[in-house]
Amino acid sequence: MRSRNRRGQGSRLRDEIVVAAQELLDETGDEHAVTLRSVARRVGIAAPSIYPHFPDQPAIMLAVLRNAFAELDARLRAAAAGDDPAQRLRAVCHAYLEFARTRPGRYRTMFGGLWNPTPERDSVTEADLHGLGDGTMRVLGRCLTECVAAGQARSTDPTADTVTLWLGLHGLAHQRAVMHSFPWPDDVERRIIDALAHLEHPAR
Amino acid sequence: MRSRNRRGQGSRLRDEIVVAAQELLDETGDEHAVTLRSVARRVGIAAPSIYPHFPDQPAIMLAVLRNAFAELDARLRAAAAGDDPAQRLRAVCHAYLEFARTRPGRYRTMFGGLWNPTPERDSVTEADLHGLGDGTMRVLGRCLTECVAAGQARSTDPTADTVTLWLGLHGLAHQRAVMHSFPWPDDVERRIIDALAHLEHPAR
DNA sequence: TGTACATCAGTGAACGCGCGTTCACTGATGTAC
DNA sequence: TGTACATCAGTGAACGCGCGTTCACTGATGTAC
Repeated sequence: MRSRNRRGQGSRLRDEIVVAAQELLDETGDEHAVTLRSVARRVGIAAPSIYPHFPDQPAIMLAVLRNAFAELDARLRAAAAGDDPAQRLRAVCHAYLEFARTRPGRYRTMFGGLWNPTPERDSVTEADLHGLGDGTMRVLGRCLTECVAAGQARSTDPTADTVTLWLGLHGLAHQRAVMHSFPWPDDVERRIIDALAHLEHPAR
Repeated sequence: MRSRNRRGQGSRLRDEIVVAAQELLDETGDEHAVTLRSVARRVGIAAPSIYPHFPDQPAIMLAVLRNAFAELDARLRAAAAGDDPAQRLRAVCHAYLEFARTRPGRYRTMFGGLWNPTPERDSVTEADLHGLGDGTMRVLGRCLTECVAAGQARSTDPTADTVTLWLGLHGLAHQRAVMHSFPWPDDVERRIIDALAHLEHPAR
C-alpha cells in the first residue's frame, strides 16, 4: 500500500504521522483514540517506526496542537481585517466558532483542558504548552478594546470582558463539539456575542 | 481490612461501589480512571465481585450520575426559595457554579458531554440518559421567566436566553473544572450572569 | 437441642485484548574507491 | 565503470502492563427438620 520514502526523505513520515493523528482526533473526538498503534495503523507503518520521529504519543499530540493554534490564529487575524470595529469583532467571533465547528476534535483538545501530559512521564513539558492560546486571546482583546474606543461597546473593563467573551464563545464551541443533539436557538451565536461584548447596537 | 456483609445485606456493597466510583471521579477528574478494577481496589474487593451488583462499568457511572443530578436539582430548588425574582435567579446561578466547583469531576461527567456509553456494547441505553439535565434547565428557565414577568430582566425570548445563560454558566463551570490555573477576573460569575440574563439593575 | 443442608457474599486464577516499548533485523539506496 | 560497503527507512517478534470478563470455588450464615 505504502511505499517507503527515498533515502534522505525519511522525515516526510513525520508529517504523515501528524496528519494521521489529526484525522483520528477529529473523527473520533477522543484523544484516547490517538494511540501510537492507531496512528501507525492509519499511516500504514509498523508501530516502532514512530520512534525515530517522536519520542512518545504526547509529542505527536503537541505537533498537532501547534499546527492547529497556528491555523486558528491566522484565521482570526484574517477575519480582523475589516474597517468597522464592531464588524471586526463579530467577524472574529464567528471565525472562532467556525474553526471549532469544522474541527471539533482538535478544538476540544486545544481548549478543552482535558489533554494534560504528565511531565514526569512524558517528553512534553509545561513550557511546551505555555502560551499556546495567547494569540487567540490577544486578537479578541484588541478587537473589543477598539470597539470600546470607537464607542461601539460599553464595557468598562475590556480585559475582564475579553475573558468573559472568550468564555462564552468557548462554552458554545465546546458544547457543540461534544453534544450531538441539543436544541440550540437559531441565533445563539449572535445572542452570546452581543450580550458578552456589550455591543451598543446589536445586529438585527 | 473489609469484613464481608452479613447475609441479606449484600446489596450494601452496591452503595460502596457507587461511592468509590464517585470519589475516583472527583479525585482524578477523569472518567477513564474509573475502571471496574480501580473501583474494586478502592472498595477492597476482588474485581468480579462487582458483577452481582452492576452489569458493567457504565452502569456504575450511571448510578453516580443519577445521584449527582438529584443532588444538583435539590440544591437549585433550595436556592430558588427567596422572595425577589432577580435575587432568586442570582442565587440559583451561584448555587449551580458552587456545585460544579466542589465536585469538578462529577460535574464534568454530568454536563461535559464526554461520557457517552456505546449502547450496542454497554448496558446503558440512550433512554437511561434522556432528560437527566432537564430539571436543571427547568429551574433556570422558571427563574428567568419570573424575572422578565417582574420587569427585572429585559429578555424578549426567555426560552432562548435560558439556553444562553446556561451555556455561560456551564462554560465557566466546565473550564474551572478542567483548567488548574487561569486568570479569572474576580467577579467573573457576576459578569456572566448579569450579561446573559439581561438583568435590568446589575448588582454592584 | 442438634445437625444436615441451602444459600449467600465474595474469591482467585485464568483468558484474550490493545497498549507502549525493546531489540535485533532487513533490504533498498546511495557513495567511496 | 564496477563493486564493496555504509547508511537509511522501516520491520517483526516479543515483553510486561492493566483492563474486562469467565469460571469453578470457598467458607460463613442462616434454616428446616
